Amino acid sequence: MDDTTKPSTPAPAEAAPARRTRRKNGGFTLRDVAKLAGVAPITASRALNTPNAVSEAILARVREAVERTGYVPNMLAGGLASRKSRLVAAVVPTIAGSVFLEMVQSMTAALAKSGYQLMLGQTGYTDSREDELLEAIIGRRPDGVILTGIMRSPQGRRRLQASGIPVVETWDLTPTPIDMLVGFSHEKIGIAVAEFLYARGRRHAAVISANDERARRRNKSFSDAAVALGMAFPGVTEVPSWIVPAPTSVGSGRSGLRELLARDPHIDALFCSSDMVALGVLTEAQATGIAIPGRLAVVGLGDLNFSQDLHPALTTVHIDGAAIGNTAARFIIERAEEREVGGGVIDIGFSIVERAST
Amino acid sequence: MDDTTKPSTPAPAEAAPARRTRRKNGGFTLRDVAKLAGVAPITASRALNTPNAVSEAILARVREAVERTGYVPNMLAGGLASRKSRLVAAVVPTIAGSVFLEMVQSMTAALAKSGYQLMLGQTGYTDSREDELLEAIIGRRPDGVILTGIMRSPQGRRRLQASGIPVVETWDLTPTPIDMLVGFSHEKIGIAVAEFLYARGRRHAAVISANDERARRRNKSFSDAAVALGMAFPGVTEVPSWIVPAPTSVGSGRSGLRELLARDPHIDALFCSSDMVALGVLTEAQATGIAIPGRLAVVGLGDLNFSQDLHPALTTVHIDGAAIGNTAARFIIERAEEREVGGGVIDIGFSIVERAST
DNA sequence: ATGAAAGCGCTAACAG
DNA sequence: CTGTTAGCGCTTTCAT
Repeated sequence: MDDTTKPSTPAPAEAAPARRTRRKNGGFTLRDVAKLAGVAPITASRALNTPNAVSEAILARVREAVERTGYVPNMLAGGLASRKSRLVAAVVPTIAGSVFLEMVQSMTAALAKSGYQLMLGQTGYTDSREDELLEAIIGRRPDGVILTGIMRSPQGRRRLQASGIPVVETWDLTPTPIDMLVGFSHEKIGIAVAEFLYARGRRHAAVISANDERARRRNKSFSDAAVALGMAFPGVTEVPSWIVPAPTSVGSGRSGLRELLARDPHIDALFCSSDMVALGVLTEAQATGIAIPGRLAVVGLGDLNFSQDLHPALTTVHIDGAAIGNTAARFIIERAEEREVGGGVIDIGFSIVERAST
Repeated sequence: MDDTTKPSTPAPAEAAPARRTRRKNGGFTLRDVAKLAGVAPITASRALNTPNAVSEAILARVREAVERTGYVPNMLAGGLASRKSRLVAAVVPTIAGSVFLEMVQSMTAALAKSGYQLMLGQTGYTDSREDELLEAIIGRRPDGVILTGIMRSPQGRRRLQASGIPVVETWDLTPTPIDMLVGFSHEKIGIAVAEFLYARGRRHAAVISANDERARRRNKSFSDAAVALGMAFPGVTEVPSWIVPAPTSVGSGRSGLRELLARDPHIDALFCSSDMVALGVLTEAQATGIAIPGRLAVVGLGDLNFSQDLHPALTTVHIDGAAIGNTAARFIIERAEEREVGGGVIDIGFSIVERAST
């Protein structure tokens, strides 16, 4: 093309050697903006990133140049140079189950507010995908990784630790977190629900639950506590349970209720591993004329949006997904801004919201 | 440590001048791997990206070096150099409503399978956030942007177009897409549902709906069709409607039913703008003894996971969110791999799934 | 099949 | 407050 359109670099004395050239993107770069504003690239960079470090006059000129060109900073380049990608990865088993929705939602929002973008990864409840996902994530050099649940695979733990990326594990507690942690005790939930039902006069507890690891621990402690309280037949060491594949569904709640009641008609209390399952139980009960809470008390988990509006309104274990998301996001951001290097292990707790279904 | 593990750069003859040094990340780079394998960095790069272009022997050595170092490629750097970030942005109003879940889920999965990562952005139904979100997204130089709905703001359209990033608009149709499109006609849905209800003998239709733009168009065509079919009182030009804020909820379905029935007890058919609302209607009906479908027919939208398992099972407009997600992902990937530059406008359609609620 | 050189677009470090 | 210089870690282009 012609060599006049684009002001060339300080004219070289010798004839320009046929230097290998690389096709440009076509888009404007910081250099273009700087040239337009009549400043050095770094000054334009400062005008955009640390406006206070730049004089009013220059600030205005740079801003105008940005306006006129429609320049959008290339954060890949910026991230490479500054080692801050402003990307945060979130790993969820799946978003289909609804339980993690609020967390993802609030995380996304909290991160966006501080200029971070969320990358979403799904493992699909099978740990096999977890490792390649981890590699894909680390390759993007995010400023933080937020895990749903704790990282069990030693390989995964090592990789994450070696990467030096701040990590927040969530939705569970462990004495040996990789790094930071925002969770709650599934064991305590099991016990609390058992005691809750016992206190309301229930004596034959059962469980419908997904088969993931956290649910198993919840069930175990629920069952143990229930048995200890005498909510099972003498000699029986375990409460009846119906295990369904994750993610849980309304359908599995319906079939679960049928199964359990067929197996043991005396059951008068049911702990469901999610509100979706509980909705299924409520539905099946209504369809088959089982009185709730009259004959059967139902407790869910998650306190999803709809739970308070069901009929009967669902008693459930409230987990503050939004708080988990916000806190995890805050932890990552604080690390990234180097305001705080400290720990960050929070038991966010839970509460049983008593409503009409018990 | 020992200084043999990390071969230093060819010992400079002169004493190293105190050159300004930039702290390194600490992690291994492709250079380290290449050095360990005894090849040039570009060869190591080829071994990892285009294994076929490299001899067996070298391939093995590079792989071993990767193994020993735990090297993870820096995709930010790679993206900067190659102009392929392998990042795809998805913009959703919110994931809380459940309606877009399946789409996001399948998108994430489809992208991951091809080595792409999803960045999630939420606008929150208020277009105000849309513009800054767009800037944040474009700044990351994604290989594609998937929009929920069509981009209405002319500013946004211009920005996207100027960026040159492949765009897929979804969940709607328009004669003037920015680029690619995977959607369906909301107008047709409205008409189809009206005719469906009419064919089943219903003569007094009403609507409970969110107030977003797509829902409004659906309602308009539903109402028009219903009026044309004589499903409204003579002289009335519009079917009764109850508008609730997005995202829709079970609670708003319950109150909506109460309101509408109080206003007009003759209503015998209800079109809900989401299955969540429909669940609310079913719940309220059950709580107050309104027979469904006896006295009232209910149609939802979305065919969420639970809809088939409700009691009565919910008749609803099935939207294949998974197909939308997969197709959109495929479109972007095809563009990125330069296999196809062609259009890509697909009407994915919808279907009414008849179940017990009508 | 392998390598050397030259950037991608930006910012950290060091001067003035 | 502004600029110069030297990379960040990778891949493109060109040469062998």
